[in-house]
Amino acid sequence: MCGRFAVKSSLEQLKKDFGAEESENSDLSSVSLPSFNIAPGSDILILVFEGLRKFKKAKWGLVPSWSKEPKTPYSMINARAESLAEKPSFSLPFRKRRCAVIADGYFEWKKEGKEKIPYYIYAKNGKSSAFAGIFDIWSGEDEKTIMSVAIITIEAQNETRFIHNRMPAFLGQKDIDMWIDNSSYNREALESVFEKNRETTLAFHRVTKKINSPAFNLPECIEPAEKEN
DNA sequence: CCAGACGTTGTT
DNA sequence: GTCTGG
DNA sequence: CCAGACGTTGTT
DNA sequence: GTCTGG
Repeated sequence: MCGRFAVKSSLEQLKKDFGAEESENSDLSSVSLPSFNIAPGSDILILVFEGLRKFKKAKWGLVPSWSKEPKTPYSMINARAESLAEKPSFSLPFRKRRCAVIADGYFEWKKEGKEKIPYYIYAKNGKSSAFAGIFDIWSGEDEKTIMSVAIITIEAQNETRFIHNRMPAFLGQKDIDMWIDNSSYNREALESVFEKNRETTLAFHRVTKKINSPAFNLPECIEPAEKEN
């Protein structure tokens, strides 16, 4: 799965890397960048297509538009690729509200008995990367609206399966435009993105347990670390 | 038809 | 155990 | 995802 | 909104 991730570039750098501008109707001031330890519930940076590539913010943890309250008892931080088209909460976002979640890599905890060992896993090829995401927009009474997002997960590659059996779906630069273009919906073409993840070369290493606390947010989060006690 | 749920992960 | 906050 | 808190009443 | 269960 993917319950924590990192973005190591500044907003200015990301604008260049992705050829995107800030959306006029999204306030990015609550999105912290770079951020080496991003937890569910945070405001994160997503890339959408509105004629041009635009950056917007979204709360990580999907809140469907029909929710009574702008939260779910158990936040939907991930969405299984295999069930995107079928699940009521995901089908509409999958057809009309796809986005890219700006991310360099993610954290995963490998369980060894009672111990949990954190790893950082990232795409080795390419500079900046992103995950496939779906978003939704929740509207309350007043003017309040909340844009929220879920990260799509797929089977983990063989190389990382020993850590965990699920991983986020990476979007190569070539896949991004097709994925975020919500003017058309071609299920097979979209799902081919998940297959291509077989070719994404991943690298990984152990990191410090300090990342367990979301409050620890320094470059050290994604640096290789030795065994700890 | 209406009412009620709508999720992932891991663990048992 | 279970929920909230980060 | 993990870490950390979790409650009422009355009195100061 | 959309699907499932009764």
